[in-house]
Amino acid sequence: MKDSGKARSVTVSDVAREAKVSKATAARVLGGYGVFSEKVYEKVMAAAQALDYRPNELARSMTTGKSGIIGVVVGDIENPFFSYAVRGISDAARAAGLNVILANSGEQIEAEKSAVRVLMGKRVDGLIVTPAESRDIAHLRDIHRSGRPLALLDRALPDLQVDTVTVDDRKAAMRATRMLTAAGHRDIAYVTAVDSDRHEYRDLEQVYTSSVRERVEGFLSVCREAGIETPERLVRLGATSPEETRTIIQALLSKADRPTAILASDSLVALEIFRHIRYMGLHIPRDISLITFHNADWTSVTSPPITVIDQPVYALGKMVAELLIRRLKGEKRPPERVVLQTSIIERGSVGPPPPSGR
Amino acid sequence: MKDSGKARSVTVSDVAREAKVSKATAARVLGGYGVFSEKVYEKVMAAAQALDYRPNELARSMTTGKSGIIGVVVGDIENPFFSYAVRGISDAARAAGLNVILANSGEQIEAEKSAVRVLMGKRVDGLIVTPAESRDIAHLRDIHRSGRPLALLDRALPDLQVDTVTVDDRKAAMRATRMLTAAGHRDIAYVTAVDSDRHEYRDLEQVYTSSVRERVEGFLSVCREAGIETPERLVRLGATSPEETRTIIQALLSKADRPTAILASDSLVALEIFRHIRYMGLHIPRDISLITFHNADWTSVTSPPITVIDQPVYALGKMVAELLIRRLKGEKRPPERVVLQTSIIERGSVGPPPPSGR
DNA sequence: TTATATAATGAGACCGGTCTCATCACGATT
DNA sequence: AATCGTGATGAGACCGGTCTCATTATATAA
Repeated sequence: MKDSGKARSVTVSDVAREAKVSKATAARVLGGYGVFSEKVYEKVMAAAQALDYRPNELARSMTTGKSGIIGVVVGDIENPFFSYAVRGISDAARAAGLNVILANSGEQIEAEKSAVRVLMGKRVDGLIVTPAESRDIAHLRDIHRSGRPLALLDRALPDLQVDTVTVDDRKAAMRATRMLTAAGHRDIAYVTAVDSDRHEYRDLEQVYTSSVRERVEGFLSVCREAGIETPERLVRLGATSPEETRTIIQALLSKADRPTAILASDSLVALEIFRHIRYMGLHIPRDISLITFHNADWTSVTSPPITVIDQPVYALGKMVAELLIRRLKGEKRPPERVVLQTSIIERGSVGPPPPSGR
Repeated sequence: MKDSGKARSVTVSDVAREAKVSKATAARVLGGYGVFSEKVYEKVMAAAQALDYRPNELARSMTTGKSGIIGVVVGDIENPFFSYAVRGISDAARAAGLNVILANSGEQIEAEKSAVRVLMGKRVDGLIVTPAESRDIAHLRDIHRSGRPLALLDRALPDLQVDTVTVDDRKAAMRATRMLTAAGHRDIAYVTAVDSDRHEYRDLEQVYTSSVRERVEGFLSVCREAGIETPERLVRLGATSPEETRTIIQALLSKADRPTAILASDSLVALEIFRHIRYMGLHIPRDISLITFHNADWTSVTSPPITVIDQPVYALGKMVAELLIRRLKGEKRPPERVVLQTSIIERGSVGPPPPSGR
């Protein structure tokens, strides 16, 4: 217990001195670069062992310019959608010997900017972002301009030519909506979590998130195709928290022309909707039908189980990470836009609308 | 488009040159330390603005020795228990101006060691770990010895005197078990996710995770107190994945003396159990009762909703982070061991055992 | 044997910040 | 007028690695 106190860390120089070689030589051995003889290798390694040398990755990063870290900015880790995706990213990163540093934007553009600034300051090798908005993307342009690879997860940015992995949101929304119109529904609500000042929907100009936009477009087009008039009257934005969602769903279900079916944009929204439907004493699918995006755990164990749009979330994360990693390994190629396919898992939450007049 | 290519970043020296002051002075202004005149401040800031200077946090970290990052090693982010806790940690970290770098151990001791090594190499300011084992903790001792604060989340290590935040696992297990014995159950299974070579339980020596150990102890003591013989015959370890859990639950439910109640150690385990019970056509709580640790989203929306042990997960994360942060801000005090209280949320999954003979 | 290529090593600059210390100017003190 | 204290600034070392380049030793070719 004599080496109490300081604990200043052992450096290359210390090892070099111990091994009686130059700092440069010791560095070569310890850093595993350049050439050196067998004999020197042995000596240096023995010294390193004896002194319990641990490389300072920070110093290493500073000279090389690479940190071995990829930065990830997501909307909210609490949302299982993102935690699965992050898992996919982490796995891909670990496989490539990289680490992940995670930041939450809370879907707030300012928080996103700040997170990006911090991560860039830390000289992450690349960034994966789920952009909260498509309007204000100067900070993302900067990343790209500074030469670090950027990849987009789940949401595309028309104006930004970078690797992007999304799902076929429009098609998914269309299929789900068609399933509902085919069952006879004419009053279908679409509830989504995009940040918005008001819950009512006016037009697409209001929506700054590509995935949401595509879904709304898909939803509306199928509705119109089925001859439903002003389907946008039942589109609701701003379900960003349980409280907001509750407010929305409450208003929606107490309307005179209450919708007979609801399409939810994620499992968190769907859970609140499910709760409220139950709370009102309504029965799924007899009184109201429900489909949600994201095959969350719980959707299969409710009564009835929920029909969902199954997004390959893990693959989404893994693929965007792999794209990014390949690029920062030096691969030169034009930006890729990968669109993964979704599927619908039919369970028990869709039925015909209740007899008219309710 | 003339500044194509390189994009070498702007440094303090560049700003200094532009502002016609010395590097030291520019550094003082940009770093916000030392003293400088109003006039110089203006000049430097203007130059920084013009050149679009962004500090290199890496270089800054190297000299100061602080990285502004706290490392977090958890078992599995996919488990909502951990993702909530991580959210608590992130929030506390951001409030203190720190970042979080996340690593998954997958509850594997070797992965945990590797993660710790990497994070230490990156010179994180402090670490929060959910130790996978209590036997092999040399790597954790090293952290502590190297002078960086370490804090433990959810699991205590008797031999390691560091800040630790856990929940009252023993008491929680006891209360849940008592609820089951009070309802008349005599054959109660406890299914937990600790890593183990075999699923059968022999003795406590087999369990290297404090939280699991406490729960098992609590469970067994209440069983014995209720006069149940060899309650350990229904303790099952190793439910570390859906597949493993399925194997365990399948074996358990097809036994001749099938348990009439099950206590699950986390929501992932409980979900598989719930599924299997339903798959076998059994009815909760008529045929079998179920209680689980962790008030996961889905537990309130099943039919029947599940009675759960509610752990203050977010607070757990937040508190352990705050403890760590206070310490790395220089606070001197003996290691603290905080034990947060749990509560039981009674819902509909507990009933009397089915008439004997089944 | 001498010239030349090649492998191994050492010296020291460098990355981009922080920080110590010396210097200088200027107003206050005696 | 000489001394002192103080605020502002500059020069340069330093953190712990990497990397370039020069030097030396050894092997191969002429």
